[in-house]
Amino acid sequence: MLAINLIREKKDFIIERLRVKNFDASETIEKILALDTSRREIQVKTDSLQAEMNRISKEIGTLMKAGNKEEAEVARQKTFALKEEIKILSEKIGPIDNDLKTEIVRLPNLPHESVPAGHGADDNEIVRSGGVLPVVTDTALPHWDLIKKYDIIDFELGIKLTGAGFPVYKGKGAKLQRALITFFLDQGEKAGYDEVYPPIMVNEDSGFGTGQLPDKEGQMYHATLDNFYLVPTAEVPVTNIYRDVILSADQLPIKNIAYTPCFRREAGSWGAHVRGLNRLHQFDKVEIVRIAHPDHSYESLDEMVSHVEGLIVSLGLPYRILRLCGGDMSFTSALTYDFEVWSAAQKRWLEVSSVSNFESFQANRLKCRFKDKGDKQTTLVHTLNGSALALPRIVAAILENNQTEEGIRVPKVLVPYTGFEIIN
RNA sequence: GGAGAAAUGGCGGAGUGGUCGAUCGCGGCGGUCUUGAAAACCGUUGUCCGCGUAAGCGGACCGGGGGUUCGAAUCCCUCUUUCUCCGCCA
Repeated sequence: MLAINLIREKKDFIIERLRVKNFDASETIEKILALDTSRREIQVKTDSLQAEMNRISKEIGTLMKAGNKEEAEVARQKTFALKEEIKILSEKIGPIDNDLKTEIVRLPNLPHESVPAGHGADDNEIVRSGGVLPVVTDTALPHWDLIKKYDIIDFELGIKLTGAGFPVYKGKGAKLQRALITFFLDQGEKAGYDEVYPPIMVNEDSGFGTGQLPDKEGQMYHATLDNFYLVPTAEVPVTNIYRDVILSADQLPIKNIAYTPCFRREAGSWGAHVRGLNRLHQFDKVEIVRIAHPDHSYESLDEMVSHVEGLIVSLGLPYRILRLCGGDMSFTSALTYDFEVWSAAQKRWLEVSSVSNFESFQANRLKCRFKDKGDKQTTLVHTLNGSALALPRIVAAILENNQTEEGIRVPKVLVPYTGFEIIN
């Protein structure tokens, strides 16, 4: 959510920046400014009437104490008209506030100045790439065949238990999941992240805080009986830890890491490129979250990018890092780097991480602020997060890239966690 | 799920209709004293909105929402949460 002050003061700047995201903000902003003006007008009036009301009420109290009943009654008579006027005005302000919020919440975050213009994936900018593309034979199998061959992930069984997109991991497949999760968490801890294990269902306020609600309601599973949402990412519960919190500057940056299952409805998005592990309704992910000082949030972003890059390198996967263009980035983000790894048999890049700085956009929804020593005012923090990493596509790439005639070689760094070197 | 009790500022804990944004203690911050520190003493200490260049002024907030009243932390309704007892349970 953009700050109302910014909208008041830099309307043209906002409209121009949001063009990069292919969003025409002019109409919404005009509505916002009109609502804001009338809200303030009404507030000025009600505040002064209320001040008068408070003054008279105190006077009545004093008169009553002095036993001056007649004068108290005269004063009391004066309040009736005032009270009515206040009531009429204040009944106007509620709906205006609601409309104002509805409109403000529709504005996406402003893209950072380094964000390239563009409409889709083709316009993303390749920042750098690393690793060596593996040479595989023509007989190389895609992961959906490999998992059957070695009986490590069972989609049909998942369909029986739940439905499509909820696979069952078996034997070495299950153990590989556990190994990756623990490896990622351990690497995060080494990099100074504090681990949390949050609830994987959240309430409406949390969904709003990080920007999933109200607009992306259909993307989350919704337990309607209790009005809870299954988390689409650990970003939601972990960032919301800091909802309605005022931090002191010396606590920043806060660095959290969390493993959670993630749930995504992905309604309508099943098609050609989503076979096997490429897109699931339930998957595992380790997420890093940072709460940063506004002056240092881009340093934080760079550190997070390096951390994620280190993980991919240590797994020996070829990768590239993209700076997303305006049209491909999320509603809430100011700058996003996507990480893609090469999947040998599918012969395509798979997105395995997305690292973003949200600047104060989420913080303003969350009301997460900080105060420096001696500061009178609070300031919004910057929030950031990134996958470190999402498992299924990493597993797909490991399976496809590392397949040999003897079986699938487990990356060296994972062997202490899996206890085996080969899946066969 | 049933019965009862409770929810006050960073924490503890007063306050049952009138000058209470809220006594007091702890903590925090600033100062005096000290070579330094501690102790002691003095002062200070929340958030949001609006008006104002500013100093400042006004409004709102005592779990959330609504109501009664000239006036609500205090009374009423409702929701949520916590605690105790009973039931169920990994």
